Amino acid sequence: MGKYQTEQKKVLVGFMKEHPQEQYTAEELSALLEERTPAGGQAPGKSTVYRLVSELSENGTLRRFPKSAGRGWTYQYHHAEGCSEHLHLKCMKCGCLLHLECDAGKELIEHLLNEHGFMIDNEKTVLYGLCGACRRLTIPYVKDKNL
Amino acid sequence: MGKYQTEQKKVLVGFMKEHPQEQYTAEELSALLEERTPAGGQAPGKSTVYRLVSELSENGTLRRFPKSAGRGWTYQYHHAEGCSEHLHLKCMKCGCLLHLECDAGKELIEHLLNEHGFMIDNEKTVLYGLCGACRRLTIPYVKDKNL
DNA sequence: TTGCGTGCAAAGGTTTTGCATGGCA
DNA sequence: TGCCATGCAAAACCTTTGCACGCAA
Repeated sequence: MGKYQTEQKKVLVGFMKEHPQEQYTAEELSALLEERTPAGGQAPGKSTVYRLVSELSENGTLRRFPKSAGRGWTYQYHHAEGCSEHLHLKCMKCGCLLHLECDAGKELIEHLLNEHGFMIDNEKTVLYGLCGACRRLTIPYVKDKNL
Repeated sequence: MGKYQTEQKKVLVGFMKEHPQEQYTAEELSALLEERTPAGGQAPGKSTVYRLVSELSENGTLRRFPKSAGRGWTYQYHHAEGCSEHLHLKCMKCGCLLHLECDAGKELIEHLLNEHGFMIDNEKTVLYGLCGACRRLTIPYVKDKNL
């Protein structure tokens, strides 16, 4: 698996690379590729999409997240380097993925290791919450409640 | 849902409470309750297990985690209080759940909010990695490789 | 007594798999 | 040319749902 560079794989990876902020389920991805691939292009079939997202998640091209509600997973293009060195923040509202490359993040990682003996896996760990932009949208409600 | 205190619910919650460090899928839980409930006890059927873990995860009695490999979810008893105030660490090997109630955790939470505008959701977030005990087991291998 | 919770079995949705064909190197 | 990847359809898998009955309050 993964030895050949097929047209279907190029189409899928190309699409994901063009939408690095978006996350899709295998099902959505299959449908999108089907409808968006220009005539003559070779959109992968559904089972191939499943096989590809699985392969690409393992080799690091994509990243897999549990769906915030319900069951299943979403996939997102994984473009950054050095991602095993820092923590990641994912907004539950807009889905954006932030790389926490500041000292505070590094300090926590070291603190966990030195003081708690816990070695964090940055590839697997995601901090969920609300990003600044999405949080601002909710502030009016908060204000009304005198909070 | 949740108005009556049925025998089946008591059995399920009782079992989970007795195994606060363990995590089970709905399927596993159903099988375990089936075989472990003493004769005369009322083990819930499979569909009831699904309904119960869903209800109990929503009201906070249980906590739901994405399975580390493959699809699906695992459930674990959620015994602590004030869990929305601190981060949690989960060992990917033994499955233990640690509550990070120290200052370093609090500082990161505040840092994220003040410097990055990101409001973390501590109920949803879990930091994955290896706990001290499990890490020690792997150290011999690390040493052999001169790391 | 009331109506919620349960169990069974069937339905539903998603993901995987077997096998023949087609394509990449 | 040889082997890998794909596509289709069927199978497998997991979870939810409909309905009639039993039990908690």
